[in-house]
Amino acid sequence: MKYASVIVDISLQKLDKTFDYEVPAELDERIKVGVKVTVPFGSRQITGYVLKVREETAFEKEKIKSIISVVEGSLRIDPSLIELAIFMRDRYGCTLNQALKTVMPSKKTVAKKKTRVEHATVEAKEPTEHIALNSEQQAAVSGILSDLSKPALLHGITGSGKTQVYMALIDEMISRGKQVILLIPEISLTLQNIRIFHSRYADRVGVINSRLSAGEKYAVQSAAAKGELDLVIGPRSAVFVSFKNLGLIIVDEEHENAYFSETTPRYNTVEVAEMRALLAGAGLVLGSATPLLDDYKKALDGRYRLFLLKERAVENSKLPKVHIVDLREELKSGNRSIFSRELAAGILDRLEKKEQVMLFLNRRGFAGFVSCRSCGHVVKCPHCDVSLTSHAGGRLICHYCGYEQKAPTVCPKCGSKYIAAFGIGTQKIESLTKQLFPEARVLRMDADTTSGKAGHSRIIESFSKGKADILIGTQMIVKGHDFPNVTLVGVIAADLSLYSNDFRASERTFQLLTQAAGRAGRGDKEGLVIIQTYNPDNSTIRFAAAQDYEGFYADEIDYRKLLDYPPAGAMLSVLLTNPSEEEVYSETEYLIGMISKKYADSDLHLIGPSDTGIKKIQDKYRRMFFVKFPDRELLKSIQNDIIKEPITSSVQIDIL
DNA sequence: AGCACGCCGACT
DNA sequence: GTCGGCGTGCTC
Repeated sequence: MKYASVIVDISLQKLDKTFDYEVPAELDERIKVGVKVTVPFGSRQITGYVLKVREETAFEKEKIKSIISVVEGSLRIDPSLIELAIFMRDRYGCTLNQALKTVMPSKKTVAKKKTRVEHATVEAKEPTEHIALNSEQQAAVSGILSDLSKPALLHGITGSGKTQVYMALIDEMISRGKQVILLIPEISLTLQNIRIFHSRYADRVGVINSRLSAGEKYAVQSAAAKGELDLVIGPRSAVFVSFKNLGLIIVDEEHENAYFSETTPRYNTVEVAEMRALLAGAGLVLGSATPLLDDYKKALDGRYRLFLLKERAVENSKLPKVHIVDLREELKSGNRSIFSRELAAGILDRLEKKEQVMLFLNRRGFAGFVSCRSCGHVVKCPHCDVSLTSHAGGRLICHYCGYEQKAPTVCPKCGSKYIAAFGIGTQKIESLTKQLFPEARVLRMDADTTSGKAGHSRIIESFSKGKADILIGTQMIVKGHDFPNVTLVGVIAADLSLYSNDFRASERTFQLLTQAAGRAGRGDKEGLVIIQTYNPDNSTIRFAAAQDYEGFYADEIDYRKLLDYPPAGAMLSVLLTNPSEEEVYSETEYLIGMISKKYADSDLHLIGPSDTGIKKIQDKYRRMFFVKFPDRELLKSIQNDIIKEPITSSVQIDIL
């Protein structure tokens, strides 16, 4: 008699274990690991996934029931991904069912007509270019290929041609009969970046992006599984694509926030990719100009191998010059405009030379908050504990839940008419730019202008083709794009992301500024970056201006060590959310009490409870606390304790 | 999760 | 006397 261990399709901590069933003789052929089945469960029927098939069972044989049927038309989970799901359950504290659902191919939604995979859009006018690698790139390629058993961190400055390295690696893998997954942050999945892969790999490359329908995604995934593709390019979920003989996973721009899943399981794509590569015997390459501190530390500690690209790939192209402009001095000399004199002159100069300019500001909307000058009242979102942001057309919008209302003309609190918007956003920069440079063609790119289907690539394409002189945008404009004619990048206010209560604020600011600076001078013309700030002596801004990653790393890791923050130490972060403010408070206290009692003997460091940066989002109150302790295993066991507590708040736990 | 079992109040 | 409230416990 054969028995199958089945995990039922209910994501519940209590049911996060397998149940054994008899395999009836008539289903013997079809019951395999990963198959979806219908089984009796208590007084009802339910579906589940077969995780094991064995000749015996530890359960009492009299009580065992039989599998009813195989679910027709269902997708089978690739058995090699089941191990990965188990890793994810353990690492991120979700149920195995949730992990399996994450790892599985997107829902089948079998397209009735034959689905066209996007790779069909190769234009024949475009020749396949094989650019010769420079010596640095060549050294990285052969170094990486010489030993794929350890992950490689490719630390290459902006514009150093990491893509050429990837392509050489992909070529080699293909010649070895192996396949490659190339992960890109969703934001970079624009035509501009993909075209080069299309022209090189034609119909052997499949591209997945969020705009594809479920059926189209499925077409790419099944083509990969059938061996019809050598390369799949996609966002973080593409790390789960099944291949017959996976040889390499590349994570481009590995520092990007998009690699952290925001929904359960809250996985870190780099970690998952590392485990997937290990399980598949494949290599892993992480590429970035500004690697995550955690990953750079691993490289320095010898856990990863480190490869450097220190020169820009385009001949005669150099890193841009960077000037820091002290906005306090501008004010002193009577310039109250958001454009410093140097930036204004620079823009004018580029307009004359028919070169392009990018202006970066990390805040969308027209202005910041709206407040009353008489009583100080600030207009807030009724559902979130944030001030509403002023947008064009007199609208006030909440950037957290999308709530929208008209801007009041008198203060709703005291009736004063002296109520106005303060601060600046991308919309305001746009209108000021048009005022100051009426002859310039201006494009704006932020969450508000890219909401449409192809909003993103439309703006990128049109700027890339020279249809605008100035591109204004939030951080999305600085990510990975290559505009050779941009010779000036202006950072309107570098301070904006510097002050948050997050221990990673400096790291994020450094990344943003370095990436922004990296957009300038990518062609053969020299680039200039102007960073405007009220804190010209801030070390993060200085290191970014000098484009000195090592310097920043050394400085920042000292700070993390001093305070035992990751990656110097390990940390558990716990966020509770609840529609009831009292419950979120009492339950947070309860969890902290439970932990401090149970782990009284361990020398762990409890921080909090504290308010989150934002106390309420979408009518749910938020409260958090942290546990710092060097041993991750202990943090994991605390994580498991928290998961088991029957509380009404939803809990989000990260081990950093 | 869902469904059964179970032990106390107000109804035809 | 029964109908039904939802607390507790189990599902191979």
